[in-house]
Amino acid sequence: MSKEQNLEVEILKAAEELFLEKGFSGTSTTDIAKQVGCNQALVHYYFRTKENLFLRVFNGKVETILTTLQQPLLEQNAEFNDKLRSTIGAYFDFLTENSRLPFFVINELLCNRERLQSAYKYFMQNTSHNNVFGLIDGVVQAEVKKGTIRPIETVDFVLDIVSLTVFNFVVLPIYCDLSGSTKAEKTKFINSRKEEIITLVINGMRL
Amino acid sequence: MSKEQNLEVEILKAAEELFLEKGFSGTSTTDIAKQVGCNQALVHYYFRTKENLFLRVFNGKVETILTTLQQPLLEQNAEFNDKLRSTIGAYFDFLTENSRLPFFVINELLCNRERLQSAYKYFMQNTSHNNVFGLIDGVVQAEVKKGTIRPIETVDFVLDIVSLTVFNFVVLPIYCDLSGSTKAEKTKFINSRKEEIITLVINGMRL
DNA sequence: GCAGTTTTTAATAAGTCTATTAAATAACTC
DNA sequence: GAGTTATTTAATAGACTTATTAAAAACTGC
Repeated sequence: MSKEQNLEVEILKAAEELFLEKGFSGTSTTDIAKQVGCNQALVHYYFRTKENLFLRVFNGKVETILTTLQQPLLEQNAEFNDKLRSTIGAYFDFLTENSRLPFFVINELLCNRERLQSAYKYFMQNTSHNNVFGLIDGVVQAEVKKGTIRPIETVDFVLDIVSLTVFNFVVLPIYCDLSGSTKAEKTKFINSRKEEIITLVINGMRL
Repeated sequence: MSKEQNLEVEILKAAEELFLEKGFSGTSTTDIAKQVGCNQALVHYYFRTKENLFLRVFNGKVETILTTLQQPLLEQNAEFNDKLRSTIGAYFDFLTENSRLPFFVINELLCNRERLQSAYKYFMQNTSHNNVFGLIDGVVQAEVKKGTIRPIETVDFVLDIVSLTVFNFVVLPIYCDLSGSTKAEKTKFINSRKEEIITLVINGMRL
């Protein structure tokens, strides 16, 4: 055991790291124990099943995503274009710190339909996320009515931005591994993509 | 054995289907044999290892993607906006038929770094794809020079379009499973996304 | 029909995986 | 310090994995 912290927390963190990297079926409880430096049985002692442990990680991550999605668009009352600019900036910052996250979540949802259903139920019960979409919808349609941006469905608006931001971080590790980019080059690439996306979206939303 | 075709081909097809659905580590040679309705040893008889079989599927799929990527943008000499429109349309058509494909490829590249390297080497040797990017670059920068579109790096141009198109199909199965959409609603959603993306890109490329 | 080849089968080795067990150790409680 | 509880360990059951084997079955051309 590396640090004399709570072992349960250490296992959870190791699981988080490995699940994000290799996915559910690519990670074994033995791997997790090895990463922590403890006996494999302890993983089951604390979480009973691999599935339990996974769901703890998974649900937490979905929660993080949903929270991050709505926050920046709602928290300010600047001009819409500036709001847009800082929203995309915030998504980029979040994804820079959590680049594997969206891919991980989508992957596990796609590979396991029961998981998809159970995750859905879990979040329908959790009232705090019921209105994520409703809130964003209010902000966007207000702008449409004002004539600041062209008429657009809120679903499209969200999907456009999420597509453009998320996809970079999916491709990034592949691109970097192949080109052998330094961390500086990586940052440069991300920043240049951020500027491009802001331009594209602001331009593309004009009447 | 379902059909009296070549069993080798049947195994390859079953493998393709299962690998695309469940990924490499989520699919066993037993699963593949069960799908075909043959003995598990036959999978190894024809392909020796699971990895061999996987690479056959995988490399074929990457090849398909690269070919599809360049084709529509090069094949016509219409006005650029129309070219763009039909390029995005072609990507949508391809993805409608192969919705799991990009996700599958990215997933396997991310989960297995050696695979990433070997796939790269494989395509550097295959000269027919060396110039995919160069060709697109020619077309796009010619338009920039003509002043038809705003100045933009070709990488950004490609990434913008690929992000916007691919991401829909990643989200689509999740969205449909949850909302219980009919096939008609699915098609409607896809078509509406196509129109939105065309609008966004054409708008967003203006000077 | 028979020798030779290819295809298919069942059996199995050797390994991994999850999960449980009972025993050992450590940590608290009084 | 004895008793109780919590944590950690090694051992292992049982199921599944990939891959190989030797034998059986199905095709060859003659």
